[in-house]
Amino acid sequence: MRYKIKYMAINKSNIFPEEVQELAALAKALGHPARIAILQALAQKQSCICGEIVEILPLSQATVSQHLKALKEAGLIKGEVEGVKSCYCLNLEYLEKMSPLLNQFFKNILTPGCC
Amino acid sequence: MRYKIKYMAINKSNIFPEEVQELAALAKALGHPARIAILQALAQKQSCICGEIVEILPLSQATVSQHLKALKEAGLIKGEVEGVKSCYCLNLEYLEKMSPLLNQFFKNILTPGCC
DNA sequence: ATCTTATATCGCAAATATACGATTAATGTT
DNA sequence: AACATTAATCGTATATTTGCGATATAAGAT
Repeated sequence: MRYKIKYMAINKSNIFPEEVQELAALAKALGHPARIAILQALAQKQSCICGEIVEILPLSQATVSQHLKALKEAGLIKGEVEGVKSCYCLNLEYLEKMSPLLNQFFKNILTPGCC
Repeated sequence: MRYKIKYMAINKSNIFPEEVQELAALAKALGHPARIAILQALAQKQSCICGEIVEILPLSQATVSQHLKALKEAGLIKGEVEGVKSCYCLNLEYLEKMSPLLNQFFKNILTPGCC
């Protein structure tokens, strides 16, 4: 009978370069159809809609709320309470900062030379 | 004593529009620093490197292999065996197709009008 | 004050992702 | 044939994500 030393599933994300982490975090937030759809919905409506999103998406209120939270925590959207309702809108500052960075990432990657 | 009917965590991703799913799938693949770093490494080296990636990344061989598999299955990279070694490179077709789509997504979202 | 409405959060189940050691498979080398 | 090297895969532990019902909270309406 012998012991097995057990490794643990430590999160190693934070040992990558800051800029790499930033891109990955953005991508992660975009990495679910519901969240893409939420961003599109927020952009389409002129005003910042709230629970209307729940009606648009084929998901429960609880689940939509969760996705909104994820988007908010990642910085893609902002949210504020307006009476009973809760009003979300795109975080333009963040998105306008990150969009070119992501684009630059692809540009850098797609320079001829590879393969 | 009464039963609780238990809902199951069905994956609802596939009921979103095709184009939304496509973007989300791309983003999901990019949603980890290791995978961003792998793509950058593949782009930097002229030739398609293989196990060199393992040396660059602060992760075990098994883990890197797993990330490579994820990138391959998502279509971002291609891989082929070359003797003992295994050689990966960017899937330029896919990336050159998706980069503008992602860019367009941001453009659509960032049209003035919201909030 | 009670009732309704809107949304966040809790608690749970299930699925997926992350990480690695150990092993396997397949090729190259001696 | 035996050994070394490379990389995929298996098995496992743990963490995170996805999803929803139920509940809590807080504001508005009656």
